[in-house]
Amino acid sequence: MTLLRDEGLTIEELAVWRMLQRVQVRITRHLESELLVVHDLPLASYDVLTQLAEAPGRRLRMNDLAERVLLSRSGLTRLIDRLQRDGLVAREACESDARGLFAVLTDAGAERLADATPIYLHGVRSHFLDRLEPGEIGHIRAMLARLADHDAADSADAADATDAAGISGATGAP
Amino acid sequence: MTLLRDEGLTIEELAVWRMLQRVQVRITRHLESELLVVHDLPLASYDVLTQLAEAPGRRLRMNDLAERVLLSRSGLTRLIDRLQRDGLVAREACESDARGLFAVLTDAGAERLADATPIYLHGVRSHFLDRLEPGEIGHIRAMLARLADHDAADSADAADATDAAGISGATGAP
DNA sequence: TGCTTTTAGGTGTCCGTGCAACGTTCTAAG
DNA sequence: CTTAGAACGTTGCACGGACACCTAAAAGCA
Repeated sequence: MTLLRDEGLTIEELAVWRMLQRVQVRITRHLESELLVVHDLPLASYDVLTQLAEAPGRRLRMNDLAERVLLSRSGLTRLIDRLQRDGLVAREACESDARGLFAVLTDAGAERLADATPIYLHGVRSHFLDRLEPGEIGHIRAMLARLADHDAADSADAADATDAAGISGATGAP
Repeated sequence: MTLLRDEGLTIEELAVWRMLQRVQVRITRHLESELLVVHDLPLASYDVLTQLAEAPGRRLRMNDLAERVLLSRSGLTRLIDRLQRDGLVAREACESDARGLFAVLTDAGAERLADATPIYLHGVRSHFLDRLEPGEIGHIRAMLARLADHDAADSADAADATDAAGISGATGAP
C-alpha cells in the first residue's frame, strides 16, 4: 500500500496499533460483561466507585471525577444520577465554592464496590496479566507512562495537536 | 489494599491495566476527532472502509465485517445504512447464499478512504508510534499477539471464561 | 422427502454519551 | 464596586450502538 509509505509507516506498525485497539476493547468487554452478569454493575459505574473510594474523604468534585473516568461532564451528571438513585453515591455541596458539588461514596456504594472488586480483579488477571511474560510488566508500564504523558501534554490544547498534524481547516483533501 | 492481595495483584499491575485503558481511549479520541473535523468521517466508518478496501473484491459479508470491526450485527446494519446513503458502500446479494449480503466498497468510498487515510496514519504515528522507543514495536507486537490469541480462544466460548472466574450466574460475553 | 434447527441479516426499542446552550457563582480588570 | 469573563454543573437534543425478536434461507436429520 502506497499510502503507508507516504506516511512512513510499516504494515507492522499499523498492525500493532490495530491489535492494541482490538485487545483493549475485547478485554474491556469481558470485564464489563462479567461485572454486569454477576453484579449488575456497568464498568463505568465501577470506575466511578473506584475513583471515589480511592479519593480522600471518599469524595470528588464532579469535574475532577469526570476527567478521571474519561467522561464528559454531562455524561458524568447522568451517571451520578443513576448511582444516586441506587443509593451508591450522594451529592454534597462544596462549602468553599457554591457552584461546586462533591460526589460522595455512600456506605452502600462502598459495599457494592467491595462485592464487585474480586470479579474485576480476577478479570484483569485472567484476561490480561496472566498473558504477560514475567518481567514484561515493567517494560509495558514504562511505555504506557510515556504514552500517557505525551497524551496529557498535547490534549492540554487539542487545537495545537491538529495544527501540528498539518490540518488546514475543513476542506476535504484536493 | 487488601483486595488486591486477595487476588494476587500488585498495585503496579492494576495501574498498568488502567493506563492501557486510558491511553487507548485517548488516542482513539484523538484519531476520531481529527478524522471528524477534517473529513467528517467517524472512526467506525473509517474502519469499515478500510476493511472493505483490504478485502478481496473490495467486499465482505455483513457478518464477517461486523466481527472485524467489533460491532454487533445490528450495529453494522445501521452503519452500512448510513454509508450506503452517502454512497460509500453498496449492498450486493450473494449468489451462493440467498440470505447473504455483501457490503461492497464503491469508487466514491475508496476515494473517501484515500482522502482520509493520511490524517489517520499521521495520527497513529504522532499519537502512538512516535512515542515508542526504537525496537519496542517488536516486543509490543509479540505481547499483543499473545493477548489477542488468548482472547480469541476464550471468547470462542465465553461460558468457560466466566466459569473459570468462579461465576455462577448466566453466561456473559457478547 | 418433510421436518426441525441453525444461520444471515434487519427492525423495534431502549440506554448511554457527547455537544451546545443555560443559569449560577467565582474571579479579574477597571 | 462594577462589570466582563471564566468555571461548574445541569438540561435539551440527537446520535450511535446493543439486545431481543423477526423473517427468510440453508443445513441437518429422519
